[in-house]
Amino acid sequence: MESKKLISATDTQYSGTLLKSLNEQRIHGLFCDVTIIVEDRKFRAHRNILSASSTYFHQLFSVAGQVVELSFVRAEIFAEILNYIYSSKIVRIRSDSLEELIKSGQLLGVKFIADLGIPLSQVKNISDGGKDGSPEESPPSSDQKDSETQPSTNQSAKAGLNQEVPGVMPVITEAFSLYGDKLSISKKAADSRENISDDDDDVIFCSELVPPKERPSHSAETPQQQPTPNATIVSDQKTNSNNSRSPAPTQFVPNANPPSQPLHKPVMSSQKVTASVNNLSGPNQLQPSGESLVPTQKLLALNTIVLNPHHLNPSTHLASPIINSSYQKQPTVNLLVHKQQPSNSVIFPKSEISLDRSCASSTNLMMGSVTDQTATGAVTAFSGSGFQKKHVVTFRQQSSSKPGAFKLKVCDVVPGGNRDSMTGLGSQHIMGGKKIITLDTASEIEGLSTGCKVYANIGEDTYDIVIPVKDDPEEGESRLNSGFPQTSGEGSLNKRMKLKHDDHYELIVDGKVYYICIVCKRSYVCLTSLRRHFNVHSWEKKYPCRYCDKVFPLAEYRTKHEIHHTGERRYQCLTCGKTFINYQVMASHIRSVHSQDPSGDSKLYRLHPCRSLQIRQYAYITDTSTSIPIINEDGIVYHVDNNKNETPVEGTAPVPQPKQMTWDDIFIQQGSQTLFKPNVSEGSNEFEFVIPESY
DNA sequence: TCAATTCCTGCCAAATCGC
DNA sequence: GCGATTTGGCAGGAATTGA
Repeated sequence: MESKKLISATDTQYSGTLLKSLNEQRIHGLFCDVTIIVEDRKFRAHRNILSASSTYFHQLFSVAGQVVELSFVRAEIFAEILNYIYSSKIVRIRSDSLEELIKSGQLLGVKFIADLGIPLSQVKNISDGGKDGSPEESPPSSDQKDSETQPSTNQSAKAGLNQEVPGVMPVITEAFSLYGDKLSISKKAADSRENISDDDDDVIFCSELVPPKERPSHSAETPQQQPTPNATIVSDQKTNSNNSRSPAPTQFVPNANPPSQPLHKPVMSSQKVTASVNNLSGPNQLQPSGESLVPTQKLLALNTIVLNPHHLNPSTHLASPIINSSYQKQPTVNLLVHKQQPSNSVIFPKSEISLDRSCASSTNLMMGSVTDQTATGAVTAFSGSGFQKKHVVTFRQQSSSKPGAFKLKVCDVVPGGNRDSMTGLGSQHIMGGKKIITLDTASEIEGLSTGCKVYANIGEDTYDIVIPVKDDPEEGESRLNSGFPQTSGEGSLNKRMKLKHDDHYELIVDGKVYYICIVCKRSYVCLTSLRRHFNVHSWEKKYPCRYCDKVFPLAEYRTKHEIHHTGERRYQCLTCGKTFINYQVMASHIRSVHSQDPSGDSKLYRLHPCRSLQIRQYAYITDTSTSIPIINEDGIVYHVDNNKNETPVEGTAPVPQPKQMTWDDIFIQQGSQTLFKPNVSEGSNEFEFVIPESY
């Protein structure tokens, strides 16, 4: 009987090829299912890749939607990290950015980058090519280069084990191979960073795959890993550990929940702010107690977004993202923090402070229950004339040593840590398919959201909250987010996200309806204003500038920004004939030069029609489309689509509907003379708008 | 301190949608 | 065709930024 052989084959190039293919897909925006917004840059990527490479993203994507905004990392640094994730390489990063890169890697839970601190000293030894002999002077052999660009081959790592010839040869350890290179801030270097898919051998760091069981536990034991003043981020992770950089014992233990102790969980609290850019570059960023300041109003709504019981790990006070589009619509989880923490807890002091920052004004004006005594901003309550408009509370935490300060009393309304008991706080009844709850204390209107109507002024400190019950399909779904008993599964959550009224709740005061954004608690008289505003959180629509890579959440912002590119001056002072780029400049001119009020009855200015832009085209990009505008060398605006390589965005033939926009459309030709021309004389990249005489 | 810039929101008209 | 809805421009106040 003839024996049959079993044949096995291993494609040793597969992993590298796969990674390269994924990177190419990312570069072209193919199949990208998540958008990460960092500063004003937008990065498209694949959730699977990010979650596999980053414990932070792994946790984050379990709850986040399609758009995530990171506030604790600079765009430039994140681009490097993203490039590493998709290429296994860090290419020509400036040495003075390395520390920030490492810290960002720690925050994002990208182990290789986070652990770069280990060989950093070695890198520094070889970084000065002039002194120590950089690869420019002693370039690695082609074999070495090959080994670096083939991270999937362990041979090079084995061959390079224990090779340490700082300054002359690359440092190759079991986990890393390192090269130093002279800093050359050239366009080539910048380009190489932008396009790391080119194996141009400018690699200074190159990882080697090390089987986990063989991976040395250097990250915990290497002396270089001792805590540093600005590496206290992990100290919160294990407060009982002397070594703040030591990974949690369970970190490498196989678990049903793989990143059971990720470096950085997406815990939404103000702690995230401590990992912001400023803090990344300075010492003592993250205090063990989680003390932090929230410096900008852009971070207003942070805490209302991500807190999740699943993430309530008191030991993880780490950077948190601004999550848009989906998960942020769960402000109720804030209350779960209070529920699960002792009232005098010092573990989550800032979760409450964040709450204050984001909603102190609205909560105050609604409930008058804010106990914050140190908020310095003007928090105005209702007035007879209407609703307060200033939502930003300039909140200064004067005494960071008082973790219990600025608490809202929202926890008071959930006795016994059971949200169900909420209904027992006041009378309730069901009528007309709606449940009405009357509260007689400061309550968690904070936790209310869609479909809920809050009737204030029922009585002193008494409020009626109308909650739609299940009979109302739409509002019943909305109720899932209301902070009241719910049994929503993930499916229903996703369904809820599609709901129309999932972005606000309504506050009725004296019969007048105010629409409250569920994320930041801003109030609006007009629902359309709230809808427009909400895109700031959801980024459901994106408005990319056609001249640069900036993206805006509002069409108007984009338009105003683009006008700065074109330089067109549409506002003209009728007194002196001067033209201005926007209303503010024009009004300022009229006030200061002519001592008149432009908002008065007399018309003091003229607004010319926009010539340089095709405005009002509803040219936004939704998440469902992966369209990314690209202006090619011919000046044609393209967008990359999932199903097509490149398609003219504004409709070249054969699609006649949208109009193709080219630079010729922007730089209107009149004869052979352009109306716009580069403003070279001023050294800017803007353009001078030349108004034709006939205009 | 002040000018420039950016953000914000009520209002409204145009565009689009749905019946 | 018409009303409802969506979209985005405009005004003008306010906040922020930078010199």
